[in-house]
Amino acid sequence: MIDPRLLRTDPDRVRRSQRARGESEALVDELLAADEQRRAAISTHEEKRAEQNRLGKLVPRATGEERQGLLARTKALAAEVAAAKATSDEAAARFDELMRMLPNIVHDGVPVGGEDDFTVLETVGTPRDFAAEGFEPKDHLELGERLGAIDMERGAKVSGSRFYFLTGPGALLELALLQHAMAKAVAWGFTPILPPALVKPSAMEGTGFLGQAAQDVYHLPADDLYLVGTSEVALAAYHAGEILDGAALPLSYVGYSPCFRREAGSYGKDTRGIFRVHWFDKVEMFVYCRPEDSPEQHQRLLGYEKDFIASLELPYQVLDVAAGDLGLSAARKFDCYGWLPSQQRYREITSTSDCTEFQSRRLGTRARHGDQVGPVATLNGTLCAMTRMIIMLLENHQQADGSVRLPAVLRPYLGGLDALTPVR
RNA sequence: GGAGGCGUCGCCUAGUACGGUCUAUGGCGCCCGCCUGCUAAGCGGGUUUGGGGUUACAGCCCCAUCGCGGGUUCAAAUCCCGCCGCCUCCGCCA
Repeated sequence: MIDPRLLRTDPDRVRRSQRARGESEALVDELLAADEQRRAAISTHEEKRAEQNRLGKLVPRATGEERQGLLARTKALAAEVAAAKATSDEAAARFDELMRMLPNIVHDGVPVGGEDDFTVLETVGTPRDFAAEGFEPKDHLELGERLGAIDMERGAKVSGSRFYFLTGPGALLELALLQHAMAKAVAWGFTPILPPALVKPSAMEGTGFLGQAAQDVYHLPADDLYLVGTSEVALAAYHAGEILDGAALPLSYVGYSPCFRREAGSYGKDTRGIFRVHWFDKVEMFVYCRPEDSPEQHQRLLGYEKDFIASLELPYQVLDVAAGDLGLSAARKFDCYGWLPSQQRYREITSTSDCTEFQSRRLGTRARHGDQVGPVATLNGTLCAMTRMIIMLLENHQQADGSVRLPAVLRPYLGGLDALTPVR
């Protein structure tokens, strides 16, 4: 949720943002009207209530006829107050409902347009020339099966399509990536957290995942709990309803959790292997900071993502995602796309969003600066999405014989092994 | 799952049997000032949060807020109902 005052102080900014996203401006008009109604209704209620309080205080000391008169008047007032409160509650709820539908205000400089209108900010590293090396690259599934690292068939048998087992070297590879990622994050000053993967509706709603993304979320109706699609949800809700110490900002957390996604809108897309699955594990960075620091913190998270990808010796691109593809919460989003040899193109491996005050307002997280209490910004960024990273490692570091070279940084976590070799 | 206890403005706490001067007490902490070689102590004042009004600012005013949501009443921290969380004990279980 954005700062409601922005509607009155700078409605044009809100309209500009909506246009950049390709969203309707009608919502802004509705909001302005609802805001006016809400404010009028609240002020009516407050006036009546003040009068009721004033008269009510006289009752205990009054006697006889005076008391009877007061009681009659306060009784009548009470009915008016109740009616005014109902009107005011309704208007406030209507305004709130509309406010929650309004996406975050996009930052200036974000490319206008939809999914394909991103800007490539930089390209790092060079994709390998497999033709020059004299062999055709295999895709991650073929490599993974031959290594005994990925078992899709049993994944489907046990859990259905888009499920998998990581086995033997596959399982060890995830654990190595986890150790490597956590070691880096801790060195960068992040506090490691293992958060719950099931959360209450308020956490899901507060992070903005019950909006446009709702069809992608698993819900357990028996308990009214949601399976998180990213540990961002629990890390954002971690400080819900709290007033943080402004001097302690920025707070940096790194979470590791399973992520569950229904992938409802993606039938037939990326069906081979573990590229798009219903469950994967992810190491996620999460930052709380002062609103004015969020662009700087965003760059910081992007820098860590680049560092991590580079440490695994992968060629990649950095994308400035277009406004129409930002999702409800983000004011800006940078994606890192790694080179995927089997598809001869770059595919998403990390994503970092600056959510400014959008999530913290919904979740009631604020910070105290001296004697002022103000909003905080939240940011999130992928450090290591296991399945995507395993895909990238297998494909980019494969060798002609089907073995996979391990980047030096992972070897200490894999008993010094420098390559994974096929078992069949 | 069963039984009981608890939830007050940063922390601790008074208030809840009996509804109204509760405009929520006191302590700690914190902030400002005074005093004082320095520090400590002492003295005085301030200190929930949100929304709104007014103002050059300080400030002042109104409404809401005693875990959350309903209800009773002219009036609810206080009475009633539901929910949530924490603690203790019992049962069951990875």
